[in-house]
Amino acid sequence: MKVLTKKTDYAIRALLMLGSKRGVYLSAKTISSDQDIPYQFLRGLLQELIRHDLIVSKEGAQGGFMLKKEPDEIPIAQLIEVFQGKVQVSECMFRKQLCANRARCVLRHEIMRIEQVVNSEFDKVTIGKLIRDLEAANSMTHGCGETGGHHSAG
Amino acid sequence: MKVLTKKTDYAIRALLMLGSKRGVYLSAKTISSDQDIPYQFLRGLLQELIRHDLIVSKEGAQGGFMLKKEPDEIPIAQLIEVFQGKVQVSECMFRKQLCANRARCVLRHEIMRIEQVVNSEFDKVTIGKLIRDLEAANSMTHGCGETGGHHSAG
DNA sequence: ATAACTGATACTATATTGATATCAATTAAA
DNA sequence: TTTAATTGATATCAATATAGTATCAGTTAT
Repeated sequence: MKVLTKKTDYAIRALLMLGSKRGVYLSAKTISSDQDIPYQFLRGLLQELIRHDLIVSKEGAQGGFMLKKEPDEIPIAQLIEVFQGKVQVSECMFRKQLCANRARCVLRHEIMRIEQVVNSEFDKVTIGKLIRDLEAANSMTHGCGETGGHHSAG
Repeated sequence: MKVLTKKTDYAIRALLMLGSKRGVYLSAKTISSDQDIPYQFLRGLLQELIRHDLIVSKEGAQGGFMLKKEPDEIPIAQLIEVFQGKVQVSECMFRKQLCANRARCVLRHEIMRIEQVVNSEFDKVTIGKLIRDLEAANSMTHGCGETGGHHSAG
């Protein structure tokens, strides 16, 4: 079960970059090469972010994209919602034919509780928070990979 | 974002039924009609449950399926793992090229934390727990739908 | 013998995901 | 004013996942 699709993941990384360079337009090309995101794929997803009022763009040479909202006002939950739809149980099946089946009902109850837990967790993590984490990690010599298991580049 | 696929959902309901009728074999036909699950689809998924040691079967007339494990030893998390794969972030991308990109790294950290939260929640909910919830709901006159918003059979 | 079953597998349709390609319009700068 | 760098908007594509159907062989209670 994949929590984040490539699209959501790419979007987060693009927003992280835009959030780190406020006040200037970053081009899709720059973001693409810096973050290793397929160029046209990135462009499509940036358009979606514009439509959802998260970023703005400037056309023409020296154009690009800029955050429209404060990084702290962009929770991961919202990005998941934009690119993968709201977190929900099983395609509304529990919402549709509710009491038809009692088993479906108790399951629904439990799952909706979990749904809330998940959503609240994803709400807590904003682009702003990630940027601060990022800065904290960068100010350390070995800020990466010390979270559980060790690994050696491969 | 769909948390449970049809397959997982059907599996849970089938196991709920098997867990409520211990010691007897229930046929795929019975489960299918009772739970309104497409017959052949159900049969396929029951085979998967056998392969994962959750149920046993008996062939021939009066044959069918029976739980192999205690209902309390079957958490929803396991069923999600069987039918949808382990809950994970973004197809191992954070695990693969770990330190290549610092942004990927902090994101990974946050997401793995959420991953754990989600998994622990799904671990808490077992078939056994659902069956008890089910019985509690059945002993009430209006055991369903009182969880947040009201609805009237639509 | 037969009907009610499971085991195993092949197949189909549709949706989703991940990605590429193309062309028009806009803009900064040579 | 031309040109290169850029976004806007689509169209298309391949791979994979999801959901479901069909078939045939083997097993067993009656």
